Amino acid sequence: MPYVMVQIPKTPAPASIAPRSVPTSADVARLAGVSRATVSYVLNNTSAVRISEPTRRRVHEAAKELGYVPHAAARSLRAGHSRMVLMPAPAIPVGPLYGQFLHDLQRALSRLDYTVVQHGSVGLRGDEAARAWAELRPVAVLVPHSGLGPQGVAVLKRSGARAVVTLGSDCVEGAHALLMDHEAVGHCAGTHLRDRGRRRIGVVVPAEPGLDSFSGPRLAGVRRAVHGTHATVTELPLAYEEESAARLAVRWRELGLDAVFAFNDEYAMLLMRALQDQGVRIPEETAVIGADDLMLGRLLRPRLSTVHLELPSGRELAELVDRMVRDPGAPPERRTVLGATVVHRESS
Amino acid sequence: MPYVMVQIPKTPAPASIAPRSVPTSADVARLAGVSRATVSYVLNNTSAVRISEPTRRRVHEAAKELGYVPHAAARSLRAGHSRMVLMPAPAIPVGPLYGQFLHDLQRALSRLDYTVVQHGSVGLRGDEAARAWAELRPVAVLVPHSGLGPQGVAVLKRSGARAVVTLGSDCVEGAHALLMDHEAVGHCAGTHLRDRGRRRIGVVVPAEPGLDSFSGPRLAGVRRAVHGTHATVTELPLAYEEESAARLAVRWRELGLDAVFAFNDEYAMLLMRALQDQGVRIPEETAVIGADDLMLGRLLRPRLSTVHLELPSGRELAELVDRMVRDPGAPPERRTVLGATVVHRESS
DNA sequence: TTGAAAGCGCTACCAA
DNA sequence: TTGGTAGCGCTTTCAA
Repeated sequence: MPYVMVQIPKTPAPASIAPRSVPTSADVARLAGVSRATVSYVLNNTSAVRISEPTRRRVHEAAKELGYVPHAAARSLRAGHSRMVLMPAPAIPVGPLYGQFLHDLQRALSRLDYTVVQHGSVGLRGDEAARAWAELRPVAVLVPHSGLGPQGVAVLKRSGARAVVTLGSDCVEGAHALLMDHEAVGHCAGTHLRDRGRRRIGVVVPAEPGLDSFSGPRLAGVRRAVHGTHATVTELPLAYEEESAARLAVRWRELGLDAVFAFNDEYAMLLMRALQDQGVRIPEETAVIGADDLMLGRLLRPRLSTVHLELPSGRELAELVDRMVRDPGAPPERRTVLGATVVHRESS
Repeated sequence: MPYVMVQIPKTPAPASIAPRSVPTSADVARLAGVSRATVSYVLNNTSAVRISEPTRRRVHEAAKELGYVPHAAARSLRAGHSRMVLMPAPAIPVGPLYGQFLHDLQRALSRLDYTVVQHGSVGLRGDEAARAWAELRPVAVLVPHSGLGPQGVAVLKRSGARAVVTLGSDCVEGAHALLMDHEAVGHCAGTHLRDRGRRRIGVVVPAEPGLDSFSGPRLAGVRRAVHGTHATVTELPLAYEEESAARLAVRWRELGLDAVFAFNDEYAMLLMRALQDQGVRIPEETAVIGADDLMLGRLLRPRLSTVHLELPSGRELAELVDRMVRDPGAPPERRTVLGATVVHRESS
């Protein structure tokens, strides 16, 4: 008797009356006249089990007819792990360089059968964000320029993340680190200016928040480049607005600088325009160098010297992440992945 | 006897021996000396149930000590729905304008207690992508500039998405549509040039793939603006490279154009530079207008005229999505959400 | 105020 | 070759 009860479908109405419920593998099984297990075997091509060709076909047809899509949450709950690689969505609009990098990385991870997801964790700071990410039980987490403390790393690992990787200027306890060495970018620019005989070097520091983790190391790099010489380094706060640049340009001659590293090509263009409007001759009076090697710089007159950044290839990085996931016991790895080379054009 | 077996923990070793397993609510319950139900009540502040203060504290302490983080998949599996809003991650690097919009939208949705996720579905086209998204059972899906057919919409809806919204130039059967009317952008630019007496108008069409869904409508808009006048419209393919621009500039005079709508400010800068290098006087010989109203344009000489785009506020759009989720039965809504106004500067 | 237990959709083990 | 079924972690009803 109780046996009979088990056979009664839980929903009193069949599909024809309740048309809009999400089809499950049980529905597919029912329609194909097989068990849920068989459905699972067929749809996942389980190699350990042989299913006859007619049955396979019936299952596939039933799945198609119902528009069946497996439920990722149920699957990973059962499996005990997911193939999700999580990254926080960038908080600030991202340039073409980094955008391309992200795109390649996603593509490469997809090829390795990971699902890449950017989590829009705006407004959550530090370990709150880590908790929100951990709820999704990603198998790996990639975090650009820290904002993640050792606590956060611990939360993620304890919740099953097999690899936590920071992309940024500094390392975090317990996480792998792909060091984007922006100090080297500044050093590169500073060395270039120094070698070309410049002695009073300005360094633009963006006033916009969120850029600190880049601007700080870049400034430090310039400082290191001129260390032990007679050259000086002057910090130049600058907001990304015409007025801010104009204010700086007006008092340019009294600053007495003969060179400036403008943080990146965009700030360089902003400043260069303001200086030119003030009649400052570039590069004679003041040498200007940017960074990022954007198309933009080639279009300026004089053509903008810049620091070309070499990000790691997406494929390379994806394989690294994959290796870390496969061997979660390995000690945290630190690897420098940002190449910086000067592209000398006309402005320096 | 079988009763006793049920009580035996499935893992023979207690936490001290198996240190690295992910803590569950059962672990919290055990440590706090309460049932899993109580843990759930406490951690979710279930208002229908009163839990004594000492118990609450014990549960919170246990959760903290274990570093417990709830399992989103299990939760939404049980609940039968998630609060996930899914968007495909942009395939092409996204400009500051759209980037800011995305950011605001994410923030606003977060405030409404949705989890926003960008799915890195590169390399999947059309309905494959829709299937991949559907596996995550998002409650809503926002898809920029189509790439999603009626099939895809159906898949998503059948898998439980309560709102499917396209942001783009055209509508898709069954989905809500936020029409980014790029035709109006072109119309705006075309009208401006026409009103300023220009009669032979060029329109830059980027050679880069992925921009078609913008460039097509923009071109059409210019055509409509001059319809019924004696003005002509000439399509100008242009790749985002100096050489391509130079090639176009060399044969500029033989094209005999007196104005150009350059797709956006970046292509405008590229072309303007090439034209100036050829000695073409702007705006006397040729008027140039861009679009997007980037900072960039203000820095050019002559200052670049442009079409300023007004995207909907993130908050507004988030509330719209929320309303659609709450009332999934409502008929598909079509709404135009892109304001376009000319900013007249010096180049036109 | 708290606990026992069912069940969300899926996969994998074992039995038939 | 196929089916029955336990159980992943969680919430929620019903009982105590």
